[in-house]
Amino acid sequence: MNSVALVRNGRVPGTLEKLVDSATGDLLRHATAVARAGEAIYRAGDPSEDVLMLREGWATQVVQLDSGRRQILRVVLPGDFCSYRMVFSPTLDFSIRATTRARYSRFERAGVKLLLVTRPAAFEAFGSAILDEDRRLTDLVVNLGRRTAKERVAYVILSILERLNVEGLPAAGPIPFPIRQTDLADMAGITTVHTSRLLADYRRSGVFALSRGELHLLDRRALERIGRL
Amino acid sequence: MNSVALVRNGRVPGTLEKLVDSATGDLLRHATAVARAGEAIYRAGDPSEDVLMLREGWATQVVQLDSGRRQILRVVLPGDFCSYRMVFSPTLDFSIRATTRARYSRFERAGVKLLLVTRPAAFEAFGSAILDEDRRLTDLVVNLGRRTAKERVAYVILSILERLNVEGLPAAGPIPFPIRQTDLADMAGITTVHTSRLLADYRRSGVFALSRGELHLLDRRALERIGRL
DNA sequence: CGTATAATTGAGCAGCGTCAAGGGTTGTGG
DNA sequence: CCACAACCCTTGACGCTGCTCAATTATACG
Repeated sequence: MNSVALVRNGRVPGTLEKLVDSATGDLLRHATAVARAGEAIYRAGDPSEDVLMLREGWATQVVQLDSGRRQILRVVLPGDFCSYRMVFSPTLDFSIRATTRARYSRFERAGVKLLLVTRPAAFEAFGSAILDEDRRLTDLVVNLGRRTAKERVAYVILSILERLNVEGLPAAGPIPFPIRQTDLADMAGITTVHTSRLLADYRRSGVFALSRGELHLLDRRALERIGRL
Repeated sequence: MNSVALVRNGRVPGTLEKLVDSATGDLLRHATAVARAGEAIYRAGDPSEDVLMLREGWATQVVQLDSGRRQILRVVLPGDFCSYRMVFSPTLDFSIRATTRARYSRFERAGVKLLLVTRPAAFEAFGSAILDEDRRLTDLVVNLGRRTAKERVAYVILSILERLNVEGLPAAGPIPFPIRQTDLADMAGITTVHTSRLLADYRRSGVFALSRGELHLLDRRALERIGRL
């Protein structure tokens, strides 16, 4: 992991998590909870007293339209706040849904704010996290607005890989990737049917293979050529 | 303008601008400049010592892909920072392009940061502006990912109208709206050709008419039915 | 082991892109 | 003030990308 990638990713892995942990009990009251796969950790519109941080498992930020259409905004990984916006606002207009079984912490909002104001390192780490969340959101806008379905799927895979990279990955072999085709479709803004076809294409052409919660990365170069903005 | 709309819009009109102005000369060194219609106020990737605030005219945040495709992220209106991110980061990955002739101020970054830290009102106004910029970005993601071209165009018009509302609009008659069809297309993620057809439809069906820099709003109810998320 | 959920595959079609040509509008310089 | 260029908008023809509907087979879960 080189420093350019770190800057681009905008956050030093686990920093914010460690800073928060070092303050628990002291500045910060907290509790932990568990959600089963598919359960909502937070529901759009509900006011929450607490700021949530994912500890184990994967989750997604998902917008549900009344027409039944869904759009996933972001994958939430261990060490992430469910959204940094939770620090400033008690309600969000998207839900947080556990993809796998997920363990998460609840911190009281006032304590988190205090931490940010009193510890410069926490403030910095938080600022980076905001900029990262935001940059990824603008990239997603471009991806959805101006690219083909094939490119969009490649981009979505890459953007998750990038974030996993920061955390550290097995050097070779299958990568744990508990994302269903339905989820991929809702990230890339296409239907599950079309997603299935595209994944079959990628498998046949030897770029990557996704199955049973594992990603087999066969030709990263090709994937980046297609997916990179 | 009711308070719900204000909360939803996330910013009190002009607040940040007034706060910044009240500090100029005192805390804050600044200069002003002018860009002609079509000129770049800021170019993606260029480091900028200053934080830019639009004073007169309209501008856009635009991402340019090497393939020639463009995606507009947001319309910048008088009183807006070109992007709040400029306060934290000297470079942006999108450009700011003047849509009309535009006047803007350059504030030194350190001064703006100091203002935010020392004046709670400025901090609050800035926080609201961030949340607003961010919420609109997630709405744009949903709009681009999960809606038809017709809906997308309606949404784009509405989202601009909403922000103009906050500033105050003529009660009736044409609304100044200096957005070309090319720009609309680049916001809605469609081609200019298709945009032209859709606008013709909207004109014929009496929803709204856009021409020569003016928006004639004929049936706002209908527009909201189509465009609202 | 049964049931709900997810993935696959085919057929048909529509929404939107591409290409192309013509007409308006705006701005600039002589 | 006019002429020209550059840009923007409009409209038609055509075809591809990606959606819908539907039926079947895997996979996960209690």
